[in-house]
Amino acid sequence: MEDVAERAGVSRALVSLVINGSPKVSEQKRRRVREAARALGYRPNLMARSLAQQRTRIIGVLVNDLRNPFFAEVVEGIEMAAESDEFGIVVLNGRRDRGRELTAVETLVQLQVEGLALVGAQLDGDDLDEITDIVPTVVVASDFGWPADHSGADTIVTDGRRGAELVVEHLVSLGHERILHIDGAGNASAAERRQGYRRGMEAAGLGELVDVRTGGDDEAAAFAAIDEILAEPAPPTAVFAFNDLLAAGVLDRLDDAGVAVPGGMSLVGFDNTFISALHHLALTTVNQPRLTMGRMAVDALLERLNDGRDEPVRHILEPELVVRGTTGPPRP
Amino acid sequence: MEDVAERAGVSRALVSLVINGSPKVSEQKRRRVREAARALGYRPNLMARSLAQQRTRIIGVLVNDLRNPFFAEVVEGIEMAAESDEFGIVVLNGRRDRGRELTAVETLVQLQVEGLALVGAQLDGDDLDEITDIVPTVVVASDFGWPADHSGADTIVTDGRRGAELVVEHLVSLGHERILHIDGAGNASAAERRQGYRRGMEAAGLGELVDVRTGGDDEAAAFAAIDEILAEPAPPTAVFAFNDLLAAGVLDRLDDAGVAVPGGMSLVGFDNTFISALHHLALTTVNQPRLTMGRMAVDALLERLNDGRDEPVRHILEPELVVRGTTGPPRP
DNA sequence: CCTTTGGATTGGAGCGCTTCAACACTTTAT
DNA sequence: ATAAAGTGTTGAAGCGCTCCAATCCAAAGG
Repeated sequence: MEDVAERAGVSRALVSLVINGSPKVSEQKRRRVREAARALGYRPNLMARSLAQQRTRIIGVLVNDLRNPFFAEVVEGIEMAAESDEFGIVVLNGRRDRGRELTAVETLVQLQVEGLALVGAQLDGDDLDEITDIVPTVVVASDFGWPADHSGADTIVTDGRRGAELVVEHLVSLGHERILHIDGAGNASAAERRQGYRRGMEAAGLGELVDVRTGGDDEAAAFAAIDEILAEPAPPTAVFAFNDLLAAGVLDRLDDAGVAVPGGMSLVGFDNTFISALHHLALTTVNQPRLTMGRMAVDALLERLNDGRDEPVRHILEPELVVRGTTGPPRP
Repeated sequence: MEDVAERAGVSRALVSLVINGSPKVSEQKRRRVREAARALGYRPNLMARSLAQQRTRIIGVLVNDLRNPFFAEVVEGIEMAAESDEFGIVVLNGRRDRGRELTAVETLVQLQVEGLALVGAQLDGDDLDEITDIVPTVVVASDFGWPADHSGADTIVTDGRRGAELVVEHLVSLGHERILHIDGAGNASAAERRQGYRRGMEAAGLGELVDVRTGGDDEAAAFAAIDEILAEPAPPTAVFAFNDLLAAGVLDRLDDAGVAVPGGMSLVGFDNTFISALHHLALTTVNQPRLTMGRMAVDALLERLNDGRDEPVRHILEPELVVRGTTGPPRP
C-alpha cells in the first residue's frame, strides 16, 4: 500500500479511500491510484483490513456432512443469500463428529465471523448456549427445542414432525398398518421425525404397531436394520427411513434380498434430494425447501447484525410430501 | 489479551507465549495465564495473529460445484490431509461459473491463503498463469495441458483419456460398435475424456462411428442429447456419459422412452460417485481415487511451501473401470 | 564475594490496513 | 475584501497479535 501511495504520489490514507470507493476523492487522484495499484499488482490484505475495520463481513457455516446433498444444497442457499448481501461465507465440515464440530466452531469464532450458521449440527444444547454467548447464531435444519434456555439462537427448520406424519398418513391411506421407522440415531433431526412417526401411527390407531429401529444417516447404516427386519416372522409392509440416503441403502438391501418395491415393501425417504428423483429409485419422500432455508438463515443473522434484534426467532417451514414410485398398496 | 495479561499478572508477551505453547514458560505462570484466559473467555484473534505472524496456515480451495458428490469428496480428501498437517482450508464454491471462480480466487488471495487448490476449475490457462504468479497452486481433477506455459501449478488428475479408453474397450469387448459419447461440454475434464473416447474408438477400428454429442455436467444436460439420439434412424447401442450425474440423467430419459438398460442400450458413467453404486442404478463407471487426490494435492502444496520446490509436478493417477449392471451385449 | 551463565520475562516495534481530526485550498456568501 | 463553508488530502493513532532484543533473576563457578 505504501508503494502504491508513493507511486501515485499520494498518502496511504488516500489509497485506502480509493480502494474502498469513497466518493470524496478527486477523479484525477482516483485514476492515478488505480493505475499504480494495477501496475504494482497490489492486493489489499483482507486480514489487515478486518483487523482495522473491526469487522469481517464473514458468516461462518458449520455443516454436518458435506457429502449429503441435502446439506450441500442448504449451504449453497446460504452462500447465495450471503453473496447478495455482500457477505462471504467460510464453510467448515463437521463430518458427523461432534468433537470436530466443536473445534470448527472455535476456529470460526477466532476467525471473527460475524454470524454463525449451524447446518444440521450435532452439538448439544449446552454447546449451543456457549456459542450463542459469543456470536449471533442461527440453527438450520436441526432443532434444539422450544421453549428452551437455548434462546440465543434463531432456528430455521422444516417441520420434521409434520413431515413424518404426512408420511404415515400417506402410507395408511394406501392401506398399510405395519409401518416401520428406521431412524437417524443420534442425528440432529432424528428425534423429531421419530416423534412425528409415533404420533402419526397413534393418530391412525396404529399405536400398537409402532416399531423404530436404529439407523443412522447414510446408506450403510440401513443394512443391519433391514437384515434384522427381513429375518423376522412378520416383516412390516412399509419402511419410513430417516432420509433419502438411508432409504437408498434400504432399497439396495431389499434388492439384495429379492424384495420388490413397492410390491413387497413400500419405502419412503426424507429430504427430496436429487437422488430420490432419479427414475430408477423414484423414491417417495418429503421435500424441504433448501434454498429458502439458506436465505432465511442469512436473513435471521442479518436482522441481529443490522437491526439489533435480540429475541430469538423460529421459522418452521412446511414440509411437502412428494409421492413417487416406492409407495403402493401393501402386499396381500 | 491485555486483560488476560493483567489478570495473570504478566506481560502480553508472556500470554502470547503460553497460547502458542512455548516451552520456555514456567509451569506456574503458564497455569495462571491459562486460568485467566478461561475466566475471561479469551479467544485469540486469528486475523491479528496471521497479520503479525505473516502467515495464515490456510489453504484455499476453489471447487467447481459442491453439489457434485465427486467434488465434495475430493474436497473432503483435501480437508483431511490439510488437517493432519495442521492447515485449515477455506472452501469457495464456483458454482460452475468462471466469473464467480475468478472472484473467488481473488478473495482467497486477499485472504492470504498460503496455497490454492483448484478443484475442477473452469478457469482458462491465462487465468491460471496469473494465479500461479501470486500463490502456489495445485490443479486437481482438471488439466491445463503439458508441456505448457502454465508451469507454475502442480497437477493432480486421474488419466481421463485412459479412463475413457477403458470404457470403450469394455464396450467393444461386449460387442458394441455404435458407441456414442455425451460429453461434458466446456467442463474442465471434458476434452480429455472426449479424446480418450476417440482414441479408443480408433484403436478398435471404429473411427468411422465416432459420435460425440454435447452434454454438460448434470442430469438435466443429458435430456436434449438423448431425445435427439432416440429420434434418429439408427441409435447407438451404447452411451458413454461424461460423468455419473449425466449418466443418471441419461438413465432417466431412457426410462421415460421405454428403453431397457442394458438390454436396449448400455450406459457408462465416470467418477464412481456413490450414486453409481446404488443397486437400482448399478452404473458401470470409472473410478477416480478422490481421497488420494486430495492428499496428493495438499502434499504438492506443502512441498512448495516447506521444501521450496519450484518445478511443477504432475501426478497422473490410474483410473479403474468399475463394471456394474448398466453394460451388457448390444441389442440384436 | 563477584562474575558468569542461562532460563524466564518483558518492552516495544511492527504486521497492513482504516479512520478521524486536522489541515490546505477553493468556492460562495457577506 | 473577508469570513464562512465546503472539498480533498494527510498524519498519526490504533486494531490484536508476534517476536526480537534487552532485561532480570537465580544458580553455578571462580
